[in-house]
Amino acid sequence: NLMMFPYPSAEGLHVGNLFAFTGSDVHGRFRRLQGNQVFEPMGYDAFGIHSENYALKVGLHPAELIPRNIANFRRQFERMGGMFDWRHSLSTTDPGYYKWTQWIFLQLFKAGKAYKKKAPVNWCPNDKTVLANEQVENGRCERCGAVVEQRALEQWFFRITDYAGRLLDNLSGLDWSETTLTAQRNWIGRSEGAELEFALPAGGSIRVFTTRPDTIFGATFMVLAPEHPLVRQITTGECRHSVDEYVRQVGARDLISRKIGDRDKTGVFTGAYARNPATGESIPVWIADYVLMEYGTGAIMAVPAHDERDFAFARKFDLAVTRVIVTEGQDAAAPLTEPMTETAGGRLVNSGLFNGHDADTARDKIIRWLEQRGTGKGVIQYRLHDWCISRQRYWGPPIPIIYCDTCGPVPVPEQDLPVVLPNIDDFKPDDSGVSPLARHEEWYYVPCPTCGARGRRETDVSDTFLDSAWYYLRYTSTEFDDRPFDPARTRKWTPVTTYIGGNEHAVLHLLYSRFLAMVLHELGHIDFDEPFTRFRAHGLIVKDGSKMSKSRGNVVIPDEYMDQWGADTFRLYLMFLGPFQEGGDFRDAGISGPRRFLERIWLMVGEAVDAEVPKPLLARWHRTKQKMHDDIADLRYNTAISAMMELVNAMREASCIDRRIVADLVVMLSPFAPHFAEECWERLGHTSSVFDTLWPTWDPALMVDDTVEVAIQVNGKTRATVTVSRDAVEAVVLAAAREQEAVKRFADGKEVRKVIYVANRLLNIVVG
RNA sequence: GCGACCGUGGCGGAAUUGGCAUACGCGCCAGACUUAGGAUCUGGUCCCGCAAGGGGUGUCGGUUCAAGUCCGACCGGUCGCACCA
Repeated sequence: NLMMFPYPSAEGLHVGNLFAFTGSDVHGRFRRLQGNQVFEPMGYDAFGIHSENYALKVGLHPAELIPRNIANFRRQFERMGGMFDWRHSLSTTDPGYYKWTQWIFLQLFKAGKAYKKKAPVNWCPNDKTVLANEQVENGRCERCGAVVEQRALEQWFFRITDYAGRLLDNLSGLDWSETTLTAQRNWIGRSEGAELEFALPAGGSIRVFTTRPDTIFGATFMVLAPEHPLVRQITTGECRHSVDEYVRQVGARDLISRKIGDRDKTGVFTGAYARNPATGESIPVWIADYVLMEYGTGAIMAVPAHDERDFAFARKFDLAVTRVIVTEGQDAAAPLTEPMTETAGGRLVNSGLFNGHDADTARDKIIRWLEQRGTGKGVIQYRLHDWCISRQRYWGPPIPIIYCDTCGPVPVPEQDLPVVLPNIDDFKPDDSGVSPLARHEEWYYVPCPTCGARGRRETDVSDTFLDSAWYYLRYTSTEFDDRPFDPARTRKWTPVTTYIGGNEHAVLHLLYSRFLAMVLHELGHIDFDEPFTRFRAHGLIVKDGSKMSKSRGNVVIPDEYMDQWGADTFRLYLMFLGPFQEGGDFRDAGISGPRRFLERIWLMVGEAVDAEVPKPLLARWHRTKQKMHDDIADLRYNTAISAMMELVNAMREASCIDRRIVADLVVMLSPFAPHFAEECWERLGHTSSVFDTLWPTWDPALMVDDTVEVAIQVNGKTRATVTVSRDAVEAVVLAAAREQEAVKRFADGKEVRKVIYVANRLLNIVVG
C-alpha cells in the first residue's frame, strides 16, 4: 500500500498532506482487515531545489536542515496513527539510497539509454545561475527580477522517447484514475502524419513533419525554427544580417515566455527557396519562433489556408495563400478571410491529380504517392521529449561519470559507488554555469578509472524525479547494502498493488517511474514492466479557494487540531469532509460531528449487552457491513462513514445496544480511528489487537426487509406511498394504491393508459 | 485556444446509476434536564401556502410513464496543457 512520499518541508505536514496520507492509511488498514498482508512504507523525497533554496534563504546547510525536518515529519506521522513500517523507511539523501540511484544511472548509461547533448537552460544574468522553470515568472527571475535568458549547456538525457509507444499502449491495461490516464496520453501526444522532403536548389533538402499531408498542395512557404541547423547554411548574403539579429533576439528570451508569451507572429526571410515535392514550385523559406526545434523536425511546411498559425504568419508578411480543400457550396476561387481548419467532408482542389478527391481519405493516398516518388513517408510523431536529468545544482546525487581527456566519459566503477556528495559550505550556484561542486578541486579531480590519468568528475547532479522514480523498489530492501532491491522481496511485494498520490504528479513522476520499470525489466532486474497496478489520485484540500502554500499564507497545520480534538477525531473528520478523490475547501466548522459520533460509540461500548435484534435493525446491520466494505474498497470514505452513523442512529432509535453490533462497529471504525478503536476493542474484552481480526461478514439473506415502502405516482408525480411485502406482485400493489385517498383524487374516473411497476420501488399510474 | 472535471438547502455533501431529490454531518429554531450550558437528550428545519396543493438540483430546450442523472445549446467555476505543425 504505497503513498507518494513527501518532500520534508520546514513547515511540517499540513492538513492537505494529512488528508492524503490518512486516506491511504485507511485503505491499508482496511486491506489488512480483509486478511491481506500489507506493507505500508513511508519515506522522504529530500533532495532538490526546494530544500536547497530554503537552505540558502535561512543560511543553513541542507544536510543540517533535512534531518531536522524529517524528525518533525516522523513525529507528525506517528501522531496521525499511520500504520507505517519504520524499519523500512528511507530518505533519498542518504548515501545508502543514492548509491543505487547512481547505480541505476550506470545501468542506463551502459545500455545506451543515457546520453549527453546540448540543451537550453534558463539563465539569470544577474544571479548568474541556472533557474528551474518554476523560478521564472513572466520571463523574469523570481528573485531579482532580471530578464532571464537561454544558455545552451551539455546535459544528460534518458531515452524515454524510445518507449513512447509502449508507454502509451500499456495505459489501456492499467487500473488508474481516468483523469490520470488522459493526462499521460496527452503528455505522450501521439500524432500520425508524414515526414516530407523539400529539396534545396543547391542540393540536400529540408525535412518537415506534418499531420496534414493532404494539404501539401497548399504549402506556399516553409518555416524553420531559429535554432535549426540548416539556417546558417541556407541564408543568403543580403538576409544574413536580419537573420542573425532575429536568432539573437529569440535566444535572449527565456524558455517559458517564448512558449506562453504573446502570439504575435514574428519572423524573417532567409532568402532561400525550397521545392514543394507535390507542386514542384519553389517556395520561400522563413524562420520564426513559433516553430519549435524540439518537436518534429524543427521545420514545417506552411499551409496558410488550413492552419491558423500559418494563416496569421502569411497575413503579416503578405505570403501566398492557396486553398486546397472546399466543402459543399464553397467557391474555391474566393479569397479566405480566415483559415479553414475544419475540413471534414470536403474535397480537394488546386491539388493536381488529386483534385476532386475526398479530403478525409486523401491523406493516405498522398502519403503513398509521395513515398513512390521518394519524397516522403508516413511516420508517427510523439510530443514526449527525452528526459533531461541534469541539474547544475548542489543538492542532489552526483552523476557518476568521470571525464578523461583520452578515454572520454567513463562510468564510475560500481564498486566505487556511491559518489558521495561532499559536504561543502559554499553550495550557492555561481556564474560558471556549472554546479558549485566544480569549485572543489579535491573532489573534482580524480584518476580516470580506465587509464589512471587525471580525470574530472561530472559536476551535474541528477533530477529529483530520478530519486522518486524507483523508491518503491527500495522500501522492501532497505537493510541490504549490497543490492538495490532484493529479488525475493521484489517478487513478493511488487508491482505495487495500490498507489495513492496527488494528481500534480500524474504526468512526470508516474511516467518516469513507468519508463524506468520498463528499462529495468528489459535489463533483467525486475520481472514486471508496469510498477503500479492500481493508481488513484486523491483530491486536493484547498483553503479559501486556493491550494495551500506558504507563499499564500493559507497553510493549516494539523497539530493544533490534533491537540484540541485528538488524532482520531481529526482523521475521521478529514475522511468525512467529502469524496476522497475530489478533496475540497478546508473549514473546521463540522469537526464536532465526528467527535460526538466517537463519544456515542464510546458510551455504547460501555452499555453493550446481549440483546434481541429486531428485524429492521438486523437488516440494516448486515447492509452496513457490506456497504462500508464496498465504499472503502472504492475509496468512498465519506459515504462509508455516514453509513456507520446511520447504523448508530438506528440502534439508538431501536434502543438496542447489542454487543455483536457494537463489536462490528468498532472493527469497521478502526481504519478511520485506529487508536480509539483499539481502546474500545480492549474494553469489549479482547486481548489482541483489533487489527488482527477480520472485517465482519454479512449475510445477504438477512439484509432484506420483509416489507418495503413503494412510492405511488400518478402521471409521474408521487401522490402516496404504500407498505407492502417484499417483492409483491404488481396487482397487489396497484390494489393497495387505488385505496389511497390522494390516488383516488387524481386517478379515479380517468382512463388508465399504462401502469409502470418497479418492484420494491415505485408504481406509476399513467392516466389520460 | 485545446483537453478533463464540476454547478444540488444557510454550509460540507448524499442519491443501489433513469425510479420518493436533499441521506449523513454542521449550523439554526423549539423543548427537556439544569444554579448554569459553548455538555447531553427529544423534536423541527428546501421554498410559497392555514390547508388542499404548487414550485424546486446554474439557464434554455429536447428524449422518456419517469431526468440531479441521458441528449443539444448557453452561462459560471476548478484543474491540466499551452504556437506540438
